[in-house]
Amino acid sequence: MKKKLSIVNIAQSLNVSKTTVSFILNGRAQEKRISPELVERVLKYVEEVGYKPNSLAKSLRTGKSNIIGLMVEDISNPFFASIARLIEDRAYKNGYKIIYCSTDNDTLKTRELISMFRDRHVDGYIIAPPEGIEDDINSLLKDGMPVVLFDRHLPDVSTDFVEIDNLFSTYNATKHLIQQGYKNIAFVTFASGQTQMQARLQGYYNALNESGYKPVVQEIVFNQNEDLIMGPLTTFLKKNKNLDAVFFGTNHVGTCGLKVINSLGIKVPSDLALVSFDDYDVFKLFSPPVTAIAQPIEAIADSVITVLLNRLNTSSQHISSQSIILKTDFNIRGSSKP
Amino acid sequence: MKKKLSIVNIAQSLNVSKTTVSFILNGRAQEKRISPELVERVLKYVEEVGYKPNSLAKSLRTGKSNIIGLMVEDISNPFFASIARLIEDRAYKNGYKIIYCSTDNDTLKTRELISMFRDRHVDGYIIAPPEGIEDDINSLLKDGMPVVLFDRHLPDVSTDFVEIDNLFSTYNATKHLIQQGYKNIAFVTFASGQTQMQARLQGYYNALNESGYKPVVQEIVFNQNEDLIMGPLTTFLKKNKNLDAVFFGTNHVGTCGLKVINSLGIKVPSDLALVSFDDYDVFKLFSPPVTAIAQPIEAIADSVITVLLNRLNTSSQHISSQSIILKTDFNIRGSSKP
DNA sequence: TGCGTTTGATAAATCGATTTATTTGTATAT
DNA sequence: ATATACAAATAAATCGATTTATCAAACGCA
Repeated sequence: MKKKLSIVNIAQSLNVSKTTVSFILNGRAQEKRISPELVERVLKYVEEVGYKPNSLAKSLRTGKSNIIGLMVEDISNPFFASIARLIEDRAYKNGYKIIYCSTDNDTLKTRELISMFRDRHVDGYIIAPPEGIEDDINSLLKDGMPVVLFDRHLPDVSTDFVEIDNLFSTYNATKHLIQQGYKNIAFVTFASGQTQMQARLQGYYNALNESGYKPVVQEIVFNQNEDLIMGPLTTFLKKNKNLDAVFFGTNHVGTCGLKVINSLGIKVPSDLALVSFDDYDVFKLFSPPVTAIAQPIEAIADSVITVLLNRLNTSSQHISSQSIILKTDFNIRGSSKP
Repeated sequence: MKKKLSIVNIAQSLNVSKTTVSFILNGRAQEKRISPELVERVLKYVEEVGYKPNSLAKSLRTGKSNIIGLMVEDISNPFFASIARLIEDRAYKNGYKIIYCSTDNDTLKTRELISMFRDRHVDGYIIAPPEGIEDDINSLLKDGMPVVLFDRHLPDVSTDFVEIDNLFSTYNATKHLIQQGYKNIAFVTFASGQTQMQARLQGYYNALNESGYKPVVQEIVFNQNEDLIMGPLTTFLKKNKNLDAVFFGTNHVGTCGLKVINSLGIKVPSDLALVSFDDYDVFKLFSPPVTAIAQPIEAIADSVITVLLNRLNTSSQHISSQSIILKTDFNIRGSSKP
């Protein structure tokens, strides 16, 4: 177990001071008027022995960690996993590492995680925030930390965020169902005050109101455990036999819904038409045909990391926060009027 | 932007030395014979002002970071995402954070990432290793770093690993197809020398050899880009019209395969029976019925983190490396003999 | 009384870098 | 000839903790 070499070792081997070595390695040789020959000599030796500065010591001194904290709802959810993956790539390319974690939409857990990240001196935060976390995030902002929210935002927090046009997406999709002739359209969603869920619900309401149909909304309590989602869903579908279409508000509800529908032997779309938020790969291919609203995953990830890197690189404390709203795609499948 | 308070501030406020504070906070008060009253006073104040030690400084001094580096093949692959999620939970519960990244099975990228992790002074490594990374991992081990491999192992690296019984799994599944009366069974896999892929292939060969049928193997070059997988697959299926069953060696190949089969209008299982490694949620529910080998995700994650935590907590340098081999489940669906 | 031992706490060294302040020698200007 | 500026490099301070070595007071015992 060889001991790693430090800047002192390098300095001694070359008979120069560590200050000089540090300046050279940080590209401040010009500015500090260090002779080109010495620069050459130091760089050559460093390369030769493969010396790498201890980043902990560096971070301790400079206060920067080159780490971005990424908090998603659940990393095993394909939507968040894909976004995390894309963000990861871009971050690495820009010299940043990612520490990630899943919040489970749990305020307390999220609070602990934020404190953990803070403790770890991450340089910036990317968060899909649960409700109730406003104060913690505002406190981050007050301390000058860059924070970018995505998937949803917090009305009481003034910082950058990236979202999709939720209201229009569901409005548009519901409108489409109505045009197809469906009349009893239910909306199944998580019971949540999160902005994106509220907007989706509102879009559905708006569309139904315009046509005078009666809205039927079923709210499910968010839970990782799928059984606790499928139970209420089964009850709901059994009770409301008159439905001819169901709109699932999130991919998690959507997949659980599909399972329930399958187990109840309901035929899609002849018995019931389906629309789901988020497009799964498999939706594209197999029966039952699920019409889906596809989020522009690459664009979301790209916007998020771009905004954050911007904040990190320029000391743009003064720039007011920006909101980015992206468009979704509407993928229609199995559209046979009942 | 208030400045965080340090141990010096605490010490000054209380009129004691920072040494004392440090000892108390690290639970060495007894050992260092610090009076209970003082311990009480310090702890109370620390709690009151919410002081938290700077973990960077701590790491710099102690050499431990309480971070585990997790390297999967691709975090957006549901199999790896789920495992990462479970490992994350267990790690957090034990006071460890996770830094993760995707290797893409790319040796060079992995090498860079390992060096990045090392640079970051992670305490332990969990890796689904690509081929060609043996030297780098051996170098880690030589430096006394705990490394746990999973999903596959490296024959030339002597360290802990967690795997499933790949050979038996494919042998068993192939055997099942044969018993169902299928005779022309193809095996589609990634071109890879990785242990798990070789074992899966071998299991298939063994089963076919026993029954005297001719093996048909199609190797695809690993790639993130699905089009580059679907292309060759399409060609393959078009050429081999006589097949009555196809065995997909990984979930990635499996989902791509399903797409191809769908686009070619092949009926499952009447035209072609399918078996895939890894069980997707959706497989359980919808046509076409895909028989699948389900990996015990929880058990894998649990074993991995348990083994690693063990190494981290006990200075068990002397304990020889252990190999954990887990069983899979075989989920049969749509089994109608042709 | 005087010497060794235990108690309870602290001063100083250390981890490995960055950054600020200082030094030394040389060239230019007055 | 002396002050001034500049070039080139370095010594020392710093980041915030842990750990080692040290110290002062009290205690025990001959």
